[in-house]
Amino acid sequence: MSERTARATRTRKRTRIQLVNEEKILEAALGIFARYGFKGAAVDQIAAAAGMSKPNLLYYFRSKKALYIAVLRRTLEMWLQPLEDIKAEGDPEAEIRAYIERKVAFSRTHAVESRLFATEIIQGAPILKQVLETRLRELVEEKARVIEAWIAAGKIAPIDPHHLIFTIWASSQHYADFDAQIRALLGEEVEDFLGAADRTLSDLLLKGLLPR
Amino acid sequence: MSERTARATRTRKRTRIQLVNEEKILEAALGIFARYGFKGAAVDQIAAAAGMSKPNLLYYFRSKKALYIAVLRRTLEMWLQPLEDIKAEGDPEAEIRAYIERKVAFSRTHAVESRLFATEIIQGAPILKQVLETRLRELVEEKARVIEAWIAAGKIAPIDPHHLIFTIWASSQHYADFDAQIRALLGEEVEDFLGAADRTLSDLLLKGLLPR
DNA sequence: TGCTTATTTTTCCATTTGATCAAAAATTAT
DNA sequence: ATAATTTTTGATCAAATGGAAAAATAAGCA
Repeated sequence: MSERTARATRTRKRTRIQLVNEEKILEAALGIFARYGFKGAAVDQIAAAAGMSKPNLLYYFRSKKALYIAVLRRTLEMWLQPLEDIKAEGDPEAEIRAYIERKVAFSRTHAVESRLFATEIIQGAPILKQVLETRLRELVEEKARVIEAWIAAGKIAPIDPHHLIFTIWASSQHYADFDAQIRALLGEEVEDFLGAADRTLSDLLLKGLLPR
Repeated sequence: MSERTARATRTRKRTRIQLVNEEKILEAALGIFARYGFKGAAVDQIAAAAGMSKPNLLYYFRSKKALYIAVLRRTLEMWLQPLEDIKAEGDPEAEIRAYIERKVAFSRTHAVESRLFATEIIQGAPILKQVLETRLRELVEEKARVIEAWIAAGKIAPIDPHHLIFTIWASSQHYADFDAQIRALLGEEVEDFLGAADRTLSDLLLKGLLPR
């Protein structure tokens, strides 16, 4: 007996309605989870934001946790992409500048995803911990070696690659996560400010980074 | 008729027990709110962490929200202090270096407070918004002018002071807020890494900041 | 068209949650 | 010690919550 419902784990073929609804749910869940965290979010609330009833939402995702994991999975992929794109063969300055640009762009175009990621980490990364310890860790090690090589070649000033990576994460992420604070502090001028963010930031970091 | 209970708004004089219990509650609440946010935290949970019953906790703080505000108020004061301590008369490089040092130190010795602050901001700063728009805003403007003056005097390279301040906030805060991620990535070596954080960070930022 | 499967709604339930209150226990003051 | 006050607890409530079951409806396809 195929015990299968719409949100089948190993779907045979997704209905059009399924695709549409799952997308609506994921989008709504993203916003609610980002703002309230896993515990603080209510399924009912997410369902309302997605324009459907709670039982109907639970028809597509068997539980609140399953939904959370689904949202988080997508977010992680997007979060990882910019780092993966760093190329060892490229020009160090250009690569780093482009990386900063990508991260800042992500913070601006996917501010909600950024905040969801931050919320998960702040709460101790209960779901993501494992992926962080394996996949992300290897990825970071790989890129750290690339940076080491650049340093060894005298292309950039010596610095602990991890510190460099974390500082880029931190400062780009800040534009999304602390958006409310930035807006409170800058008022109307926010948009201009954010528009210049990636330039100013990479200038600041790169000046400290280029060999003298 | 003095309708007054222990947690009187305009306390006559605090009992020893009051002092002790309020402190225990605030400390417990800090941890829970930081991890789960306002909505996600349960009064019961906080009471348990503080070693008392829920009704007893509510005897000291009339509501969950009142408790949240009390915790947040203390946290804000601590968070603000390092910035207030920047002195216009000091040597720019030393002042900035010392500021970074204070912020990183805060992240390390008060990681939980740091995370609570971050959680509140990520959630849109529902409670802090007003203070941010007034008090913090003025404070930041004041210090931004100090930095402008340093730039005008040729003491440091030209940079938008707000960007500089935000970058320092972001990168220092990161050590507390993303602690779980850093640990997942570095494993055992975390402590060494964090120990060198303030040096590495201020070196990186200051190299980009000093006039050439 | 009829049959099967997918989707949605209605109803319900067991827990959890924030909060209140009266009474009991403990502490302090007289 | 006795009285007054403060602290703590146990019982209780109404609302919110995650989730299940069943019944009703809509699609998709032979």
